Amino acid sequence: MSTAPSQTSAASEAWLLMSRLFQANRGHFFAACSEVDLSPPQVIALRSLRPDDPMPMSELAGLMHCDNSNVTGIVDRLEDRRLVVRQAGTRDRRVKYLLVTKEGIAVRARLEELLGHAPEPLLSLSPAEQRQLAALLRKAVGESV
Amino acid sequence: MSTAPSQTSAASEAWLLMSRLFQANRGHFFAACSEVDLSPPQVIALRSLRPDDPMPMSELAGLMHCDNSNVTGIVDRLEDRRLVVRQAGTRDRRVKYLLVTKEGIAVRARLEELLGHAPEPLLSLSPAEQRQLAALLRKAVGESV
DNA sequence: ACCAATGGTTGAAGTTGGCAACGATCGCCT
DNA sequence: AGGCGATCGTTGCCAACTTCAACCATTGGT
Repeated sequence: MSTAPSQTSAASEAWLLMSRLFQANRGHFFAACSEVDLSPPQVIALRSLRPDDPMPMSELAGLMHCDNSNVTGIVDRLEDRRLVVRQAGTRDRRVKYLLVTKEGIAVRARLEELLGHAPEPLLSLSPAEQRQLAALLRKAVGESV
Repeated sequence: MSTAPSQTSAASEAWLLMSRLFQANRGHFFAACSEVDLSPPQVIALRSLRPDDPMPMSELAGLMHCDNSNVTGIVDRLEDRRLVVRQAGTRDRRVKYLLVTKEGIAVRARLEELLGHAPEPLLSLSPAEQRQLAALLRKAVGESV
């Protein structure tokens, strides 16, 4: 009351708490990686690929914030595992589109099962609080991301 | 409205939105890493070390969910940069405690300046909504993490 | 038909990551 | 006191990740 909170302090606190939530959840992520026997970058790549929407290699590189040549190696190994297929574009034959195979879709589903549900701390909130939280985040993040 | 939301759907939606927020913010993280000229694991390690609380190598390995031998290499490079110092324990001479040097503290401060504030979507909420969000997260995460 | 620009690959060098083996140290046990 | 299993950090090995520069194929404009 005596210390007027700066305009950003509540948002910063929320951000810090979310960061802690993620940090605490990283163990689950690594466990999921070894469960499907893929490295973390391979899992991130596979989860980024929508089965119904072929993606150029360079777009994946952008999503993963890394070099094109890096994606080449990661996709090589995903292709060795038959989870992904490269398909040369028709309009522009330089770009190669990434398709998720049937096996890839299955692994994606398994990963979503392992990683898609909320971590325990969020589930400890009452249903009303959960809805309130989701509504706030929806308003903040919305379509912007 | 016709489909009654399952008990966990609101929490899952909140989790998904938080994940998107993190994904969208990863660019800032990499930018901060190159700004201080450290690799992502080095930044994670340095941020994990409280300057006032020396930490054993193995504890850092636990925090980072990786092998002890991995931390050896990361700390080697941090020590080359004079950001961290190893100090053998007195009670148990097997463990080596990690101390943050003055330069390390400065880099940590710079990183906190770059990464500590909330990302733009959270700031778009009104102050009241920010407080509401922080309160919900505080209740969920609390001391558990 | 040239020519700069783009998408993806290759090669080199350094970092990360896990695993097995090792040396040093500790705690316990007799 | 001495011995012995367990623990902490390091080293060596190898696979994967990451960036950078160089390269090839292809594109679009001139």
